[in-house]
Amino acid sequence: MVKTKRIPKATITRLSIYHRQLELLEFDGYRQVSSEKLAWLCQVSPAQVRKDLGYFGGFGVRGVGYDVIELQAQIREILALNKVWNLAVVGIGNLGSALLRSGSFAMRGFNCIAAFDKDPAKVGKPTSAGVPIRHVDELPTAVRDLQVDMGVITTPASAAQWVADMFVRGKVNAILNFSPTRIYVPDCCLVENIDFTIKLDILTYRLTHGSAN
Amino acid sequence: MVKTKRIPKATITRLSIYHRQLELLEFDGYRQVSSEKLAWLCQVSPAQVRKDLGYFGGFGVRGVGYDVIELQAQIREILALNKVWNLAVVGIGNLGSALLRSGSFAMRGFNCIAAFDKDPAKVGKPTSAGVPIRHVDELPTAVRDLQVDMGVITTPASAAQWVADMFVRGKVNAILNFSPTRIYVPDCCLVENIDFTIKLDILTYRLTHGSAN
DNA sequence: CATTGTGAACTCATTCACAGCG
DNA sequence: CGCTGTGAATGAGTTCACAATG
Repeated sequence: MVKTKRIPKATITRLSIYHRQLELLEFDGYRQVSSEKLAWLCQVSPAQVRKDLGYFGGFGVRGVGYDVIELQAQIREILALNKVWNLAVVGIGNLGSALLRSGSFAMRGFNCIAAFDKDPAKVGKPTSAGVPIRHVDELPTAVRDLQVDMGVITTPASAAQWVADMFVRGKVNAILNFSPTRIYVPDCCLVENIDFTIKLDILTYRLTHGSAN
Repeated sequence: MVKTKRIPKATITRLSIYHRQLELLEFDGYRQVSSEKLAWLCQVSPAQVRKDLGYFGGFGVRGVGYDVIELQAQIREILALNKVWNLAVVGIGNLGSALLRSGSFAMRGFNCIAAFDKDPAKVGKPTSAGVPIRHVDELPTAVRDLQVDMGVITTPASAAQWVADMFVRGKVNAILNFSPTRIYVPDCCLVENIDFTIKLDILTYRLTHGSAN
C-alpha cells in the first residue's frame, strides 16, 4: 500500500458529499466543474476541495477544473463504492422497517440481504425489501453464510450492545449504529454512530448560546 | 454574556453523551463518578472529560469526583434541556412517521406539536403522536402560531431545500435535516444534518483502507 | 492522597499564497 | 491566463503533566 499521509476523517466525509454533488452536476448536464463551484455547492472553501482531492492525486486540469464524470469515478474508487456491499439490518421496529421500505440503501448501491428481530411474531414475515425477517439468535451464523459486510443496528439502546456482540461473533466488522448509545467493540470492528438525540441537544445549545452559526 | 473562550463543537457533542451516561449511572444507583470512569464509559480520555467540563466551571470535587445528580443538572442547564422545545416534522413518509411513532423525541423531552406533508391524501389524518397532519403550504403561518422552535426535515432530498425555505419564512431558526442533501439557509438559522448515506460511505472507505480503526 | 482543573506542548485540520502548468 | 496542486502558516482541538485542593 502507498505511503498515505494521514487523511483527515473529515476529508472522507466531504468526499462523500462531493460525490453526491457531482452526480447532481452530471444530471444537470455539466461536464466540467471548478473547485470554486464545487466548494460553493458543498458549503466548504475552494482550498479545502483542492486539498481533499490532493490527498489522493491530481484529478483536475490546471486552468480548467475537474471533469464531472471522471472525478466522480475517482471518488467512487477511493470510497470503494464500486463494489456492492451487503447489509444486514437488526431491529425491525419503526426505524428499521422505515429504512427498509424507503429503499435508501438500495438507492445508494447498498444491498440489504438480511433482516433480524428478536420478536418471534415478526420472524418469517417478509419485509418490503424482499428479505424475510430472521430471529436474532441466527445472526452470527446467518451473516457469515450470507457474507454480510456491514451491520445496521436499529434496535432500542438497551439491545444495541448485545446485537453488536452478535455482529462481532459473526465476523461482521463494520457497524452502522442508529441506537442512541455507544457500543463497545474490538478494534477490528468499525463503528459509525447516527445519533439524532445528540444533534437535538446541539441545536438547543446553539439556539440558547447565540453562537454565530 | 460571559467571556466564553471558544467552545469546541465536539465538546457540545460529548456533553450530550456525558449527560446520557450520567442518567444511566444515576439509574444504576451511582452517586459519584470520576472523570476516569465517565471517560471510559463514553469512550474518550479522562483529560478530555475534565477539559470539556472545565469550559463551563468546576463541577467536581478534588480527590473525589463528580456528583452524578449535580453534574447531570449542570449539563442540562448548559445544553438548555430544562426548557421544553417544540418541534415540527415535515415529510410524513417512512422515516417521518417512524420518528413520530417511536416517541424518541418525547422520550428526550422534546415536544412534537406539528406534522406536515405535501400529499393531500395524508392531510388531516392524525399521526400516532396525536398531532394531525397539515399541508406544507400552511407551514410558515402554522409554525409561527404554534411557536415551533425547531424544524425536522424528513422529506426526500428533492424537497428539502423548499421545506427549509418555508421554515425560514416561518422564523424557525433551527433545523434538523435528515434528508441526504445540504440545505442553504441564512446565518440566523442553525442546521444539523443527519445523513446516514455519508456514514455508509465512510464505512466502506474505512473497510477497504484498513485504517487502524 | 486521589482526583480535579488548567496552562503548555503537541497533534490534527484548515486556510493562505503562490508556484506550476495546461 | 486561469485554475489546480501544495508547502508553509495559521488555527483548532486534544493530550500531557502537574500544581491545587477538598
